[in-house]
This record gives sequence, structure tokens and C-alpha cells, in this order.
Amino acid sequence: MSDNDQSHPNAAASMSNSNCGDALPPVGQHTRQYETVRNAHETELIEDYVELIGDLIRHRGEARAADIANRMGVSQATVSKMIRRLNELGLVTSRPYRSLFLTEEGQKMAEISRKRHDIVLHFLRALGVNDTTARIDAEGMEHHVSDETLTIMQGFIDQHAKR
Amino acid sequence: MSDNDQSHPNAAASMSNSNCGDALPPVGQHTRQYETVRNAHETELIEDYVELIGDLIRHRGEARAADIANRMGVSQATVSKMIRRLNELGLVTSRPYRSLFLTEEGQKMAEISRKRHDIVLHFLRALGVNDTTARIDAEGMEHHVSDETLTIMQGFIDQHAKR
DNA sequence: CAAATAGTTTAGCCTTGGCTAACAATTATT
DNA sequence: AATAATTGTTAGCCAAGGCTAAACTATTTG
Repeated sequence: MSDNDQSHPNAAASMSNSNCGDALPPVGQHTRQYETVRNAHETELIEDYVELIGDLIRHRGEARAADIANRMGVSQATVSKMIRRLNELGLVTSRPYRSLFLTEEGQKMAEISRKRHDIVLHFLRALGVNDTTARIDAEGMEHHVSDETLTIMQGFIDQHAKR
Repeated sequence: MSDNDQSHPNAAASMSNSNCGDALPPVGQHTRQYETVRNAHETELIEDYVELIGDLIRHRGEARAADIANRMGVSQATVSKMIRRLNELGLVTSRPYRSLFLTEEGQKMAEISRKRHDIVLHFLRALGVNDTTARIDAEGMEHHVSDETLTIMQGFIDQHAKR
């Protein structure tokens, strides 16, 4: 295993500009960073579905596969398959050809996702990001923001947006 | 297509708490949000590899598959396969059993990724996020932050960290 | 310099999350 | 009520990104 923690003597030679970039983190920490991202990756889509289903129920009274496919920009077949998975995971209940419901657990997940999404979105707006951009960024960022950062974002919102 | 833009009359009934959540965005915009995330998804891993390879070369003088596997927390076989992909994409050059080099294009991508990563990381620290957490969050967030937001983050860093 | 160790690649497997096409059920229209 | 239109499901395809095991190459060391 060649990854001891010494910098190569010539490392400086290829530093290209002013912002030199931080040192590499220790291997263990670095690995954990990537692992965290990979894990987030696995739950991301699930959370997006659950969150969207929750939103549809909240705003429209029901969630149908066609609406999901439509809003996600994905085929109905894909949604159908995904719903089966959500079912197996105990997040939604569905009867064939009927609209969807979230289980207790699904509702909890939707609620958490929605709150997180809202905080990130409001934070970005409070920072001064244009609404459309903020929505796009929030959609991607929300799954990668830790609770710690979320709390700080909430504090920022309270300070700035209010007043 | 049932997704016209009227809110269901009973929508308010299931609103659970203070933070009521924003209205659903128009379908077209919503779709674009998800599309953007899916696209980011595809390039994320590629960028992470290229960025890491760049970092290894910069800090250690060379990038070897074993180091990448080690830092990513992934098997060497996985890295090997990925390197073939990077090769096909014209981002790295590699001779069997030898260490890796970035192509022009690869270097450009690494540079852009690194800058973006740095901005996000420094921004989070400037916000007050703990270093370890900031690193984890940055790793996940960097691929989802638009140029607009990045610029604003840079402004925030300049205002706060300086002084 | 031969053997052991470390690093790399290949083969083959699995799961996810897309897709299209064909079919089935429900809902709307006439 | 029969037919048309919409919606949902299934089957079967594909690529990506993991994995393990086995084979091969390079390097280090006795």
C-alpha cells in the first residue's frame, strides 16, 4: 500500500495557480467522504420519489403514477417499477391502477425531505440566488447537506430573510 | 394528462405544520430540475475520479490505481474498469500497469472541479460549518452547485473569511 | 536471480434505473 | 353500453458501477 501521508517533493512543481487547493485529507477521512456520497446516492432517488408523492398528495389531493412520470420527466414504466420498490421498502401502499398513499414511514421520510428541501431552497434565496436557479440547485444539493449544515442554514435564514 | 395546475381544494387539510412548503413548480420547470440532477449524476463520478487523479498527481507526484481505490474506498477492479472508461472519454492516458496521466481535457476538468470544490468547502467553513462536516458536505454538494451560486459563494467567502 | 509481495487487469456476476413495446385496466365520450 | 382515450403494468433490453476470484505484471527482498 503506497499511500503513506508524505507529499511528493515535486508536488509544488505542478501547482498551477494562486488557489493551491487544500492538502489531501487523511485516507480514512477521505474514504468516509466518498462513502457518504455513495450512500446518499442510493437513497436520493427514493427520497425524491417519496417527497414528490407527498407534495402531490398535499397540493393536489392524490398522487398518480402519470403525474410522477410527468414531473420527473421519466417514462411511466420507470415509475411503475420504482413504485414496486417503494412498496417493498414499506414506504408506499398501492393497489393496481389506483393512486398512491404513503405509509407512516413514507410520510416521515417525505416530511423530513420536504423540510430539508425547504431549508436549502430558502437558504439559497436568502443568499441572493435567483429563484429558478435556487430550485435547481436545491433539488441536487438537498441530499448532501448534513444536519449540522442544515441548522446553520436555518440560522442564516432567520437572520437574513426576516427583516 | 391530469396535471393541470390547479391546487386540489382539500390540499390544506393535510398541511401538517408551520412551514407549509412552497407550491409545486410548473411541470416544465419541475421536469428540468430533475433532469439537471440526473445529468449531474452521470458526470459526478467521472468528475470525482478526474479530480482525485489530479489531486494525487499534484500532491504526490503520481496517481496509481491502488491509491485511487484506497481513497475512494472501492475495489481495485472497480477502479480499473473506471479508468478504461476515462480513457475512452479521452480524460486520462494510461499504459497497462503504469501510473495515470490526465489529458489536456482531463486537466481542464480536474481544474474546474477542484476550484468548485474549494469554493464550496471554503464557503461552508466561512458559514461556520465544522471542517470535517464541511469536507463531507462539499464532496456531495459540489456537483450540484450552479455557476451562479458559486459566484455568490465566492463573494460570501471574500466578505467573511477575509478579516 | 528467484521467490514473495504488491499492484493491475480480466472475467463474470449483481442491482439500479433508465428505455420501448405490447398488453391490461380504468375512465371518459358519444 | 360500446368505443376511444388515458393510465398502469409487464417483459425484455441496456449501461453504469459495485463486487469477488483468478490471472498476470512489476517490484522488492532474501
